Amino acid sequence: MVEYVDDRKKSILRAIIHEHILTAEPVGSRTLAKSYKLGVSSATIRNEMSDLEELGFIEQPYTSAGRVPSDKGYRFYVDSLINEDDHNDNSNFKVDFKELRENIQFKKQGIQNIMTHMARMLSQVTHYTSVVCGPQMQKTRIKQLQLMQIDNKSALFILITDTGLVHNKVVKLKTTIDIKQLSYLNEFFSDKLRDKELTEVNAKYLKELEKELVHRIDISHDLLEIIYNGLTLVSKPDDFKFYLGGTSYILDQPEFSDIDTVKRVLKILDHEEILKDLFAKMPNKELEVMIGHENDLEDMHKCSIVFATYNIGVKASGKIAVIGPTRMEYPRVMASVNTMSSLLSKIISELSG
Amino acid sequence: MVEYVDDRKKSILRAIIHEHILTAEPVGSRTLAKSYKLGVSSATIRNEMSDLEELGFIEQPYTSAGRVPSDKGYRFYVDSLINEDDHNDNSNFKVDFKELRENIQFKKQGIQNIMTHMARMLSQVTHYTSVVCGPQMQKTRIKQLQLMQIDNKSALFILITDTGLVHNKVVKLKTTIDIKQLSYLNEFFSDKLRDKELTEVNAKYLKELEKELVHRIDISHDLLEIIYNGLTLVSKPDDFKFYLGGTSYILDQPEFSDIDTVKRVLKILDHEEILKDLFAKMPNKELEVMIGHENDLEDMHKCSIVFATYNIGVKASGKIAVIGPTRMEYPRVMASVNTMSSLLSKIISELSG
DNA sequence: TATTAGCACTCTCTGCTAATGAGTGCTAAT
DNA sequence: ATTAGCACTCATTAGCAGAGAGTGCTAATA
Repeated sequence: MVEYVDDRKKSILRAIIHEHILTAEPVGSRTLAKSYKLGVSSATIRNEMSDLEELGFIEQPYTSAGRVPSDKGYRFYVDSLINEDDHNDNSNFKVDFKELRENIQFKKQGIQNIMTHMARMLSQVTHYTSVVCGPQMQKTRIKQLQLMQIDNKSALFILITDTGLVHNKVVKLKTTIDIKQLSYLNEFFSDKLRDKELTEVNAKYLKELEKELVHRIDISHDLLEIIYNGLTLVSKPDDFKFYLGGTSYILDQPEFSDIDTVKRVLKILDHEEILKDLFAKMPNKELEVMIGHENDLEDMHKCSIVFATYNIGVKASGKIAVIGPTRMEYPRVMASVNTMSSLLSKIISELSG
Repeated sequence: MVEYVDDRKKSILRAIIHEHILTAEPVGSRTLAKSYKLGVSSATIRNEMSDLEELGFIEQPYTSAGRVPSDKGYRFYVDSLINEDDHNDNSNFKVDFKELRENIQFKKQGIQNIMTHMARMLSQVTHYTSVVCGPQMQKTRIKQLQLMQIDNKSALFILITDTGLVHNKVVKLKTTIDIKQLSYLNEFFSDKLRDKELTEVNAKYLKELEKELVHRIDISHDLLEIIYNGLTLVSKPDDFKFYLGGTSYILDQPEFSDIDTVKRVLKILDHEEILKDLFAKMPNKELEVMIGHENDLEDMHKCSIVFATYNIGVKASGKIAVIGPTRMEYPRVMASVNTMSSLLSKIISELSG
């Protein structure tokens, strides 16, 4: 029984993985002996490979084929074999990095546009499909809240949170409203709601406000409902939007040359509910990799997901992810995702002031 | 030389198309004779098919295979053979129609969310990939324009157009600003810009405004730039956003079982620039079909596009489209696209008041 | 004792051939 | 004008042989 993974085994495993990432084919002992400077013969490699198979790091698609890294093998690679080697791969993408930054910051406005753009860039850089997940508010406070008159039966409801994000909604009122009423309401709400946490402003609290208002002004119920809806819309914990990029990159991967496998993955990307589940289960770590079977979705067992959490201060956070085959260029992708995530953090934070 | 398409030829062509839509296979004379009540033998059908081929309505993939409708055949079908038969197919989708409407109107806010939802519904209803294209402003006027203070170095710039759409952007100022200045500016801009067409407010006009302002207040240049950016962002004629739905539906189509064909189409959907070109070339008709080679994109020659134009009053318009194989269920899809487009018109118009 | 060369064995993949069958076009009969 | 019958075409499929890549085992070697 083999237990300890010595340096030679590590080198061989690393070589197998690199070769497999390159070719997408099972890799044999002869190829390794020829292409990698391992200093031993193919026979020795064969023996080592046999051990690595016993350890569960590699497997044979069928008797007497080459070996393919298993999920466990990739896991070991990501955890223990990466740091030592290439971190230099991301040099080539730092080039358009500055441009990207300017691009996003100046041309685009609004969080949706930034997210869309981000997803596109991430997939362009990694050549894999990417998913960017809109920020999820926690402990966000109301910074400002205002009603602005549009005409005498409608107003614009504006909500600014302390993360700097702005939400607005046009409000149709059943009764007419004049400027005096409006400015009264504005003062009233500003006074009552400013600096409150979004979650504090629940139905119950608004009921109370309504009681206070009801003798003074008659359109209160209408309005309070709007405000309530606005608030829940912003703070809803499980309501985040997804922005996809480079969906078609999956099709470039030879392991997804089977139309049915691709279909299953794309169906998942088409369904936000499923993505939501998937993202909900991810830990809030800065950078993390889910390899093959480590995610719960049957249809994604041939995929790995590299994801990172971005933050807007401590108030809100979201995730960005890259989805590719388990045979993924982990070092490069991890570097990219990491960089992009902190870039996104910065951009949004700056946007929020 | 055959020239006139008599009723029997029409019936046979229709039968061929229906059968082919059903099976995705070349259809032979025997099948037609058996499954459709044409009242003639397979030999006769063979002769007629020979004529239809000569007319260019159907073609043989190879000698002595069944016939497949050509683009020209589908075109003839869509133009002349549809009205007569099934318009009843859309009965099954009127069910979730009401629900859909409520869904969109009440739960969702903001034009982006409506569009996203719309695309999803459209693909769900048709079982094809759908593209919804954000509204494009024409002759839109400024209804209201306001700066709202956030803190002493930033303000929220709000622009409401007469289509009722609201745009906002957080503005960072280099110098501090107080309430007096702000309200002065608000009045100034409201006065100058209200009811102007977006396109009127160009760089030149703003230069003039700047001159007027410059003796009175010192932050003018900063602000004017912001305003200018905000305006161009809204009015830019070729800047519309796309919302995709049901991307994976393409993979359900047997003619896209070849991974390479699919890849080409998905690549197009991944690239907004290309979609933009495609949509720009569509006529502004209420409902229109582009069959196979009728679109300019080489890689989409196996696809048909059913699209409709929705309107927000006369001020703005946009398009929604369904993309599927040329072997598409035209009657059903056309009905769906049509309905959805007018629904969208209504929803947005109501939203705009 | 660890490594290596050599060899038999396994299993996929490729290319070939023959058989199958759906569908046509033509001809002759109705 | 329509139809039955028949010969012909051509994609598709199954079956089979040979090649090639890779392994595991054994015996020789340092």
